[in-house]
Amino acid sequence: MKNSTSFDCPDENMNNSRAADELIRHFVELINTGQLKEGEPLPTERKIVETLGVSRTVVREAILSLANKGLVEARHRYRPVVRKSDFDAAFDTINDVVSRILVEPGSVKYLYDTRVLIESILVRRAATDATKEDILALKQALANNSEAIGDSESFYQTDMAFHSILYQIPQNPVLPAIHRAYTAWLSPRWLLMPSNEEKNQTNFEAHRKIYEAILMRDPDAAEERLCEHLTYAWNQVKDYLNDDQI
Amino acid sequence: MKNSTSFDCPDENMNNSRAADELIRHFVELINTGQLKEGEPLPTERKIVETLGVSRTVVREAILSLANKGLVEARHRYRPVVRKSDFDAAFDTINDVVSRILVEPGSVKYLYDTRVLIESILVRRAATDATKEDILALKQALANNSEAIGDSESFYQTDMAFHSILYQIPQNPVLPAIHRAYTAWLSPRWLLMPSNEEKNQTNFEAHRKIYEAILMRDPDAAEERLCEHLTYAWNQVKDYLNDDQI
DNA sequence: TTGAGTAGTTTGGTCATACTAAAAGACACA
DNA sequence: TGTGTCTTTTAGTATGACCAAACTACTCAA
Repeated sequence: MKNSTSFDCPDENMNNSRAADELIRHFVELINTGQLKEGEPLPTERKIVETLGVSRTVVREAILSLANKGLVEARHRYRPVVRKSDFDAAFDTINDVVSRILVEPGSVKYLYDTRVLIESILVRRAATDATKEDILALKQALANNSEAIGDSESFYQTDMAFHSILYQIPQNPVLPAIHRAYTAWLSPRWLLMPSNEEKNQTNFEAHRKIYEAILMRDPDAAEERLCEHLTYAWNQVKDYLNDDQI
Repeated sequence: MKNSTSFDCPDENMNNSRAADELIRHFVELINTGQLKEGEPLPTERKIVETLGVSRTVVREAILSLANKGLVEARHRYRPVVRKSDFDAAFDTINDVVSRILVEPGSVKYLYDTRVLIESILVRRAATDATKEDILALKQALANNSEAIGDSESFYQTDMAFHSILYQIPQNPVLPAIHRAYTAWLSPRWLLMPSNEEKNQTNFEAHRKIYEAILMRDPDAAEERLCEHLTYAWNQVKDYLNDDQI
């Protein structure tokens, strides 16, 4: 009564290596139900072999897949341990595909535009919803940014830090993860661009205007200033990169 | 002068299986530089063995990793072929981590809130930027939605279709990919919820109001209507799911 | 000549075994 | 009790073998 014959079972067996897939499902189940807790190591490969009755090849394939999916962390020569699965981990697992995509002309701009879109709504919400503490955090970030104008390296850091506050305000852990992902994906291109004090000054002024618009509880102005700022930044980068790098 | 001894080279060799990683980098390179084109099959495992001088074990691990990363597509018993790497593919590769995250209480709400955030700015942009064609597409989607009020299955489809128009308007391929991802991740929970004509009617009216606000070129109203709509939808779902399902 | 059926070959999936080097654990010694 | 060394365990790798499915080329009949 089983469909274990060699027929085409389109939705179940066709896709991948059946044996390893079963193992993967097994461990995903264990992890999701909490029978394997975060930080806990998986059984040793040989233990799995004798427990589940499969070959070590299959076990290794399964573990490798789990590692690639980001469910476990497999350090060299260590037992793989169940990984904390947060939204940061999710973005980590697509780094390779994304960097593959970003070599395609035009894709960096597309990604950047979505960042503009997201930060647009974030500054709006900041303008309407920011608490005193949020405003203070922005003010502090702005001060740090101002002090770093002379040093391009730390200016970049404080620049990112200022923007990251915007992602923290809605108290939603997905948003900081998005920001980290954007930073990881876009910064390699950004860092190719030479920097100077004049540009830093301009960018700082832009940050200040955004901050002030938020302070005035004016979402339209905040969004407007942000878009100006990010458009300026994009044009700066565009001029310094070859066409095939954006 | 090489660091190929067995010392700890923290940033290079420590992380993973060195041999397979080198192979992976090799193929990633080939793919990114276009020496392996989209749809083209990788060499056979045995060919790679003799060309690169590594064991088949390592080759298989490397190929498996590439498949997991979404760079190649490895169907059962077929040669793995280089996969089209678009933003949709990127989201596909994190399905497992995300569904792992979504079993965690509260995470569905977090994800849903980011959807609200994104659609908020999308309706604003629709109100300010939508072309005649965009408006027509919305109108058509709305009409389809209206006709489906009596049939909950197709109402859900037309509901999604209406929202998807919003993601298409900025002409940025990242956005439809985001929408598809949201749909894939959230719909399993949504579909648990029983539906009825009355609810469908309410949701349709909400869509109509959003459409009209866009038609009036009123971004504030559009955002307001959208948030009302999505908040209502969330409350509907919340009432029908157990606490540990959201 | 052409098309379908068939036999042989190739290739991915799996298993078993062996070896190496590093990690983990046990143990003796100071 | 703390420390250094030895042994055991284990992940990483290599090799060879086998199976079944996919592919290829050939044969044979219409």
